[in-house]
Amino acid sequence: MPVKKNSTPEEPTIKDIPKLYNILTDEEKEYLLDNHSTSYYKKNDIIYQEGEKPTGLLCLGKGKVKIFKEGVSRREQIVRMASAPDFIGYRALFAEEMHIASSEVIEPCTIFHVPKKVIYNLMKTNPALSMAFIKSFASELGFARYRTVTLTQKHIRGRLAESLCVLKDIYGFEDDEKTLAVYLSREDLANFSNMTTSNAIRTLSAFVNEKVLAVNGRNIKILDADTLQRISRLG
Amino acid sequence: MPVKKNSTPEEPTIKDIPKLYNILTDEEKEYLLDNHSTSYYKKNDIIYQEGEKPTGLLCLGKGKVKIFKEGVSRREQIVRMASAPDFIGYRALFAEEMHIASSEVIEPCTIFHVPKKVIYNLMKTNPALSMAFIKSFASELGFARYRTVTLTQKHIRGRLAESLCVLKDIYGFEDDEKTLAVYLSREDLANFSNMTTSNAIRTLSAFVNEKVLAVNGRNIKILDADTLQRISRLG
DNA sequence: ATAGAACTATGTTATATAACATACAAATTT
DNA sequence: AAATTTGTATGTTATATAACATAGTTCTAT
Repeated sequence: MPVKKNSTPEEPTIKDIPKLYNILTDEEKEYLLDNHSTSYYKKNDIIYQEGEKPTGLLCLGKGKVKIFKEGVSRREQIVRMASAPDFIGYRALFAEEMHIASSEVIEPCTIFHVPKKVIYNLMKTNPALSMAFIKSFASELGFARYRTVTLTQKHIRGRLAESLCVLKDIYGFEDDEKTLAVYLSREDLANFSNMTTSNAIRTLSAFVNEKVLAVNGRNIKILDADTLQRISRLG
Repeated sequence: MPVKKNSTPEEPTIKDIPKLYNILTDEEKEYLLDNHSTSYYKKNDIIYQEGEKPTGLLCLGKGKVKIFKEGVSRREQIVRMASAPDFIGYRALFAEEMHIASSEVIEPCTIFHVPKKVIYNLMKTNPALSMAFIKSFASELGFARYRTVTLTQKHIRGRLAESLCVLKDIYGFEDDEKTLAVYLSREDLANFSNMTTSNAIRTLSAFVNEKVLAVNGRNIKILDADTLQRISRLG
């Protein structure tokens, strides 16, 4: 369960969500600052679950989360990997539906909760805020459709290569500019790439043999980004 | 290519797009009426193509269209089936991107084109309009994610059954309350269900043998909707 | 420190479905 | 009306990948 405490100096605040905060007038900023709460989650915490009702807008100030749906015979499909400063759980909020996916912490998170009423009020007075959400949704929908096609049509190698490229785009690299800055189990990697854990492990090994990757436990080094891109592109 | 002509009495007008028109003030309605154009498309016309730049909001006043992406080795994946009075092509418009999918006419269409500038002006003055688009996007994103999971995880029978159920929800039935009110080739049905044409034909035949469907050319009668639902659910 | 659990690795088998082939029917063009 | 193309139907074969099995490794908790 999340721990609530006052933010410490080195911790992010809601001011660090530019696509929300920077758009607001001074008056609106004050309203937002007075009307949100901050929660802290640790690894493996569930932020929300499929079937629950959203209560407000969640902003990921810090940390990494996976968003997944349960499919046929409880097989998990990761539909999104989020990083700060992303919004999460906002699809269900604005669709006025229950959550259709669950959200679990990959790396310790700081999350700002803006009550539904508050975010709706802000949107009423600030058209730029609505436009920002529209743009967010439009981009995510584009990505979702792209993934639908690639996950259904590409072969295993192409799917895994693509997932690694996507993870690179979302989280980037560690200081060495090669190691993926996200620490995922083989199972998560498989669930993000629509394959079994065995096949994720096997294909990862193949990429290592081909000198495209180097693997050390859960740390994945991309040695040959061009080849990885090419494997992804060809399917 | 589309033919432009004045609308005739029996033809729909932009007033028949409630989620756009009904939201507006009288002044805004007049502005919209003065600043849109109407086009007519016939079967197999391309409305827009992957890679093109959107110029405005398209409202489907009448007709049926498929929206599809080219995947690996030009294999076509239908990502959406639209019916009047849906918006189309609005994802790319609001994301400020090129179209990532193409749109082709299934049944003759009447389409209203609202220039980008005009719809943006309306959204600036009318927060409810922005909210309507946000809701549309949120629903579509939910559907896209649901389909990603089912198209990747369900088996052929489940995928086809689900597609038929989805088509029923979108287009409904003919007067007999059994025949699907959309006339698709086996190939389109396959491209909507992530399978080869052969397998769509084969599986359709199986459903006919099982008395779940009756097929007469491209007309598909759903004889046992419950069983079809069950096949879809079980995957 | 040790036991148990969870994760990673790799080989083998089974199977769903794509790919291919052929034939017939319906629509379209000449 | 004949010829050509396009769509539908069904059988056969090939293959990608899931399912299963086994074992080693790393993490976690008592």
